Amino acid sequence: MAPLGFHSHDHTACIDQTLAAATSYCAENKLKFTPVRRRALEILLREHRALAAYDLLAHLAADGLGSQPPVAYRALDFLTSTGFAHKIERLNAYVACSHLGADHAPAFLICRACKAIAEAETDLSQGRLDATASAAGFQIERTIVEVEGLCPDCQDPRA
Amino acid sequence: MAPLGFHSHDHTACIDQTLAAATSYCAENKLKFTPVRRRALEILLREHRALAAYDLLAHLAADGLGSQPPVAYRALDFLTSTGFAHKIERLNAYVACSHLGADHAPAFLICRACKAIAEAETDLSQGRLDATASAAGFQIERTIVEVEGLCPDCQDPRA
DNA sequence: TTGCTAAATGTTATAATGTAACATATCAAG
DNA sequence: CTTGATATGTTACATTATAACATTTAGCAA
Repeated sequence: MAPLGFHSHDHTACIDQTLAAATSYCAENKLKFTPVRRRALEILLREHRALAAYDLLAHLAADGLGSQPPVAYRALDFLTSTGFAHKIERLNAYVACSHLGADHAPAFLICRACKAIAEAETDLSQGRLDATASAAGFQIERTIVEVEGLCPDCQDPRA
Repeated sequence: MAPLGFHSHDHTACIDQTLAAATSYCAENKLKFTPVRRRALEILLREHRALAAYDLLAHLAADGLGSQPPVAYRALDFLTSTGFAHKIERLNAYVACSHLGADHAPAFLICRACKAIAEAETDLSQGRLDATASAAGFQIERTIVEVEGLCPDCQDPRA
């Protein structure tokens, strides 16, 4: 199973790069990249799949970094508010961002069989949706796009 | 607050029409539109907003139609599987379908202030997303689109 | 009619997800 | 070095959801 994106690649480098990018982003924006927050991001990156809050908490606890739910939820609040991670609403689970730095309008491909996640960019051409919203006087702040289906590995009739 | 769609209209007629449409759909498809299921849909239609499962359950219980969670969740499973209702993932809440009968690819506008919901149709021109998915070998089954923002009534700086 | 089967409902118990509220610690600015 | 703001620790609880099994109901076949 290749959870984030449906293909393999160099984990270690991608983790290091992302942590470095997050570190400088925090420095530039006077945000505190505390041990709990950094470790939470590291865990999401290493696991490389959507983790439930309590799964993350278990990892944090194993590392001696807080054992009560609010610790995990606060770390996740921080990571999602900075864009370092995203919540997958369909799964009530959280995943590290795969395009850290890029301007964010992510769409997620969710395999219903193995729960693997791929992060794509939405074409901002929500065209007609934007139009509908404006017509209704609705002011869009954020668009959630989550696509359910089968990843390549789970389409195989045998498997 | 005008929860479903951001404008008023004739509730009673819309409820009756939808119930009638649901009734014939079930007849045509040999589905059982049992009292609990019908009442659940009626409640969602009358409330005309997204209801949490336990809110629905409270209404059902008040009507003497089951007081334990599985009753509500089963009714909701039925309503969502027939398309009579939709789950709003962002809110963990359920709303009656406003376009019963139409082929479904709904998008929801969710007011973050008052939680009002409007149901729009997605332009099937997910164009680039479809392309991305195919390129990744991902087989799309369903697309969730939920837009967060402010409805007309909640944009007023005073309010 | 009777009994069989499949589906729906009733019920108990518990799992999974998320937050309020308050105490304590840390750290940067004055 | 103290003060104020932010982050963390901790307890307790609220909300959302499901597993598992018993019972009832509706349609169908003998």
